[in-house]
Amino acid sequence: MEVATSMAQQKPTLSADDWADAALDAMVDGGLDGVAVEPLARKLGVTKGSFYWHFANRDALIRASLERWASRETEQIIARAKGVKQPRKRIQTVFKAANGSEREGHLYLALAAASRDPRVADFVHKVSQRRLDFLSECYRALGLPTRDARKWATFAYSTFLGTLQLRRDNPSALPPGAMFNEYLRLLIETLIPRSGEQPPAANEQAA
Amino acid sequence: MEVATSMAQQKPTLSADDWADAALDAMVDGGLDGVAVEPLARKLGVTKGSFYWHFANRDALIRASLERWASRETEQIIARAKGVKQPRKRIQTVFKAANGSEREGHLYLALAAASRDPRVADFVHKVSQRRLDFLSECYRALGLPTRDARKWATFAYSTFLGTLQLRRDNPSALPPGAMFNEYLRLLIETLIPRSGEQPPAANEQAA
DNA sequence: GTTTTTCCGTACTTACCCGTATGGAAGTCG
DNA sequence: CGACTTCCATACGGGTAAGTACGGAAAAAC
Repeated sequence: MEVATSMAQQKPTLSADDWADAALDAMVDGGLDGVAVEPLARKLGVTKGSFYWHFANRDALIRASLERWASRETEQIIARAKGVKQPRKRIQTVFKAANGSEREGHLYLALAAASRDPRVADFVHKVSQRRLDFLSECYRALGLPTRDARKWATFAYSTFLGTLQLRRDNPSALPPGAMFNEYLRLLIETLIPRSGEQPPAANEQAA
Repeated sequence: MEVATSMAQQKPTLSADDWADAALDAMVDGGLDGVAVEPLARKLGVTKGSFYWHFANRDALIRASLERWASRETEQIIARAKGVKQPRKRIQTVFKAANGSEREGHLYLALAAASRDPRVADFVHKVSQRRLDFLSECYRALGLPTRDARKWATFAYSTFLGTLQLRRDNPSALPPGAMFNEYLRLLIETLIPRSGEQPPAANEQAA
């Protein structure tokens, strides 16, 4: 049934994935160092004995968690890509969706912060590369030459990352409530260049 | 004379500031958890005995380091502000300078990642707020109304933060070598709106 | 029903770090 | 020269987490 997640959910037995998810939760507000076997066991309502049956050691848990994270993160992008045909709308969708999931954002930032660890670095690099490639493709579909598409994608992605960070470290700096959407519109308007149209309020895309 | 920094610099005696600087170094590639008394002592070529003479405990060291960091970081902005009169040039200067100091950027990211700690949170918030205020002022000097100036400042600062992160986590994604300046120009052109001129290749906005 | 297999608890060892206690060397001042 | 301050080393106790060894209960397999 997979009732799933967080509190002592009195499951009959735990699976390796349960441990991996718990580890990812721990990363959100403890970074990589936050992933400790004994505290996780306490949070799951068991002891270390359970853990060392599912995993060889802490390193294996970390790798499994990262694997799980990376695959989930890439699937998400593909899922969104299929939805929207218009490249302009597609970019907008990505942006708004990216600003929606609070937890995923925090998790990404936590992992990125642990990038000094070579294990983490590989996965973070892979995910961010995947996202950038996807964005580049969107911009290319918009009619930009490959070179420019890459630049705009990098630009947009950087802004996205920065907004994420500001949201975490200084939420009061972002426009509150309803004004945030207005702010988002400014970002979108600015980050999606027009090839040579009229900028009244509508949008169209070149082939 | 302050020959200073890094390796076992055979100084006659250590000062509290030496410990604070070492702590900041440790934060760059270990986060807040990287600040441990005994490892720091080893790196400085002494023992804990030294540390606990200069500081009451680890917490005092962390606070002192953060204090040192925050003051240095705000001074930097003020120093740059005085240099350039033209608001447009001023923003450009800030951007280029901000992309110059590798270590400071990594340090900021490391501290921001530790923002869950209330001690760190206060300082990070203060520094980022200070920067945003400064940027807002620049945009206001550019002729934008306060409200729009804040939005653009937030936008620009987000992009800056994101670029910083990309630089750390996925350097290959950023345009290499000479092309990076070209990329920076795109950022600057886009992030500094023109009140009513002819944009060379892009966009305009309503008041 | 008994034997595995699954899953977890308990106990122990090792290792690292914080904090304290205490003493000692080198300079300073009378 | 002797007392006193400055700065650091050494030694110890306490805490927490990584692994390991082993044992046990409960379900699954036979």
